[in-house]
Amino acid sequence: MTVPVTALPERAEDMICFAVYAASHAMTRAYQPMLKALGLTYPQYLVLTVLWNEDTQTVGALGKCLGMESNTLTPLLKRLEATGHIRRQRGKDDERQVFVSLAPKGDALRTEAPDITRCIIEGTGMELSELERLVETLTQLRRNMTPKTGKQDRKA
Amino acid sequence: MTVPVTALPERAEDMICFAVYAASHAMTRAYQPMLKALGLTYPQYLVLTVLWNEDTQTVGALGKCLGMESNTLTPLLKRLEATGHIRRQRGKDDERQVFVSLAPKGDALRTEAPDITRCIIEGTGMELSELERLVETLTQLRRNMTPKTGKQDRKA
DNA sequence: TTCGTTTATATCGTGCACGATTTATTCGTT
DNA sequence: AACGAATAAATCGTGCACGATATAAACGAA
Repeated sequence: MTVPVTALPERAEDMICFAVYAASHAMTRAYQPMLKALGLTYPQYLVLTVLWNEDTQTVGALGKCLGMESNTLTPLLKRLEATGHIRRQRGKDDERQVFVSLAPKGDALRTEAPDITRCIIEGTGMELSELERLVETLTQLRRNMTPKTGKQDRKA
Repeated sequence: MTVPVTALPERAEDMICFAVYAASHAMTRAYQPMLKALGLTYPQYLVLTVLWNEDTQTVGALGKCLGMESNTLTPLLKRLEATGHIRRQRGKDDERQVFVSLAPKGDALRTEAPDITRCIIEGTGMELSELERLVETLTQLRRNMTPKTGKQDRKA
């Protein structure tokens, strides 16, 4: 009984999926009120966050960073473009790629980020050190669970 | 530089949202191949997991456990009913509630769970003790971030 | 009883996720 | 130059999430 939660499967091993799933949604919900005031969804905010860190990236690079693919990103980015937060333009060098960069409106929101972040940190009710540890563990988890696809998948 | 990840915001505090979000999706993807073989989606599997632990619950009870509401659960449960995994029936005592219970087909899948779980545990590449710690931290996180809504929200 | 309020699901519209496929461009050989 | 393979986005269909609203049953007082 190391994990006393209301009505979940008895075995702790069964619950890692639960725990991550529920925590993720709780997180999203916590962000929502603040993001709504900015006219952003949570995934849209994540995209902007990446761009604030490094502007002008291809759709593919964004996707790798966020763990999304073009089928998710393309419509999302079109909405962000429609609301004037970002710009999208085909590469001149390579016409296949599309470069995403911050429009003034998207760049301006950068100043809101610290407040939002602070608010979330407070909401977690946890020590910074514990949060850092959590982030590290989750990052490791993600890395381990991501198939890599590095060389040849398996197709022989 | 406590958290050396590819191209994410520099400050660790900015990344808790990222980490949870990405880990959650990585988790879902890890489950997918196995669940697909059973003809289930990840949220559907979660619902069954809850029912395996305690059969015959109302939609509301399921929702509280999973952090979902009827607008998400109702269609999902209808699909699970259509595929013969569960049964739904209005309460006789209180006609407003709907009781969800395992149909034979849904109950039978119970035997698959341990293998799936084991597979996921292995996929995490982490020690059981570390996983347990992670689950505890995430559960606490979820609890802290969930508004409670216990008594009077705040309405004047 | 009757009516207003609360409660339990259900419905609707929008926006992610994601597998599968498509389109268009680039690259590698010949 | 010509063509098949590889690559980058985009498109399509299905299934979650979730705010807002609707429907209907149960409850409580007058």
